[in-house]
Amino acid sequence: MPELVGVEHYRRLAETALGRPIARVRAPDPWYLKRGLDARALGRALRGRELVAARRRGKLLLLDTSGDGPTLGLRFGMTGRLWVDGVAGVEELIYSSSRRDPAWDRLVLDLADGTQLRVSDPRRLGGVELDPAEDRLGPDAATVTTAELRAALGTSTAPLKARLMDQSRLAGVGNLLADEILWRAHLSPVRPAASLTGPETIRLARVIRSTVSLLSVRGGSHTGDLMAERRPGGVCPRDGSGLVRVRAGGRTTWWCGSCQL
DNA sequence: ATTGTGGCCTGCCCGC
DNA sequence: TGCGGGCAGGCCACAA
Repeated sequence: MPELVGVEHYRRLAETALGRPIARVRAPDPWYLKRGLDARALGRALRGRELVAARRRGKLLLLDTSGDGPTLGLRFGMTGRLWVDGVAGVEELIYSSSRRDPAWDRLVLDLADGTQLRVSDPRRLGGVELDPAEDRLGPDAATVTTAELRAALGTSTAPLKARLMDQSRLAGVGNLLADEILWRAHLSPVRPAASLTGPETIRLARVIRSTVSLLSVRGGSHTGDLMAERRPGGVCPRDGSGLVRVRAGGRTTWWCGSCQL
């Protein structure tokens, strides 16, 4: 799924669905409902209410409901998409089909004016829950401060990249975004997290914010400068060195061993 | 507690 | 053209 950048697009799209009563709730895939939730309970909780706010923390989309209604939490995994009335929140998910197959619908809210909010997820890696524990997520990467980043890195000897992707310490950074950020910050993904100097931490916090901002404007995590080179034979767009492929934080990582130190 | 690994799911692309 | 293997923007349970 989408990383922070994609979910922010979804959030804006979801805002177009605010203020209309939910007439009907369809959740055809029980596996997609988390923490004991079932379709009947979800319907009871949402029907008749309106979505009143669309918030985001990291990769978690939070839809508040009217009255004393619950907050609907949506996670998209790697392949989940949000649609409102036939408009997709993200133009392209590179590792997901762009087809629109009704069999992939995991949640459909029919709104009173005939429009629909729909979560479609071929691989079923996302999920729906009510009143998710928002405080289990770290500060949002889009606005992370130097002090927050320093706290997130802590005294950890884990690879820097792994720590950046630890959602409980910093929310929103996924695999592609992490590689792009570290490349832009000239920092090695395999450096121990706590080895960053003060100036490096300041620089990294700034690069996290600016990269999130830039890729949001461009339209997704896959629009980073490193993206086209994440392949065998790929070279660093900055100095032309061959990129190195390793596993870091359990994920495929591409980086430049010559300019990322 | 922290860190790493495997597994979950399913679609798609590449090579034979 | 068909098939098998590997890979995938995430996350959680588990083991060391």
